[in-house]
Amino acid sequence: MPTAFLPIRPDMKATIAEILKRNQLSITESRTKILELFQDTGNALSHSMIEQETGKEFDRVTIYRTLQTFVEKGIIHTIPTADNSVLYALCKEACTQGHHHDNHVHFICDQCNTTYCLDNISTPDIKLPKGFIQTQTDLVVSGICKNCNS
Amino acid sequence: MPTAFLPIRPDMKATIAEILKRNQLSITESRTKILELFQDTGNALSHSMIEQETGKEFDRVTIYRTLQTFVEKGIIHTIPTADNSVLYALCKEACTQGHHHDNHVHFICDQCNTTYCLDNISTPDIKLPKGFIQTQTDLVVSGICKNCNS
DNA sequence: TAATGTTTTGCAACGATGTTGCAAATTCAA
DNA sequence: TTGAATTTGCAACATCGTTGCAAAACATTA
Repeated sequence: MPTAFLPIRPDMKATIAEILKRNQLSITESRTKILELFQDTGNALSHSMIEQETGKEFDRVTIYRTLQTFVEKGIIHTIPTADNSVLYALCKEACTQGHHHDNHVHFICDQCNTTYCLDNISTPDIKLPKGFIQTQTDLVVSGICKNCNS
Repeated sequence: MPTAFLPIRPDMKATIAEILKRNQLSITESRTKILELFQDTGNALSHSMIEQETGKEFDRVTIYRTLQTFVEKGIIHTIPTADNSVLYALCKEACTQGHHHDNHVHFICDQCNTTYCLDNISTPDIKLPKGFIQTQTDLVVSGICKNCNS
């Protein structure tokens, strides 16, 4: 049974392999490289960004399928954006398979287009009208990020 | 100068024409029919829904352009969704050209897929980390709507 | 109401995005 | 190292959205 505590190791490669193993995924080059990308950049990525960053190393389809798989396993989550492009970001360790705990606020910079997961800010409780039942809340703030604001 | 108070009239046709005129748009069949659709259904619509509802009456391109125009004029606004499909909904009268006041919460039903504008519930203020400046907040709640919950 | 100029529409063609089936290659386990 | 299972790349396709341009619809003036 998975989800042991996972310390951040100096050798990233090993850590990435562990993440894949823990999720019963075979360790392939594309999965490793894409996971690495997420860890290295730290913020959200789109399919096309990943395609660019990895060059022509992997097929478009492989990237799509890898992202799908990662979402299913709870390794990454999708972020709804105002311009309706699909973004993905690493889940915190707490995320369990299929059932994401990504109840944090997302921030998209209008200028540099970077998307941040504001892990420390959680989505507020919304009082819905009678008869409505809430299962998920997505909150996306856009504006100027701290890098562009200087 | 426009934006006079606009009462809800028994003759919808006239009202729709007025909305178009007020926004310096010529009154065409497609614009009228599409605006009518929004008023009749009351909730959010996607491009494909509009295409279905209007049959093959209008070209795909015309629908795209009509929606674009309506967004620019502040007649409708877009709604970001978790599955990244593009949805549009009527703005309240307060919306002014280019500058939307759509600071209300949206609700999407997981079951019937209907999207509601919860006009009375406005988006909360989020305290961002130092250096971040907020210009817009989008909040989408999903779950079960009052029609499906019975 | 008819003639005029302007705006809008429909068509064709295109690019980007995302999906599926299948054979070849890779990974895993013994 | 070998065989079974999984994953990848390719081809083909469907959907979504955009652009240029000629024809049609609309608004305006007389």
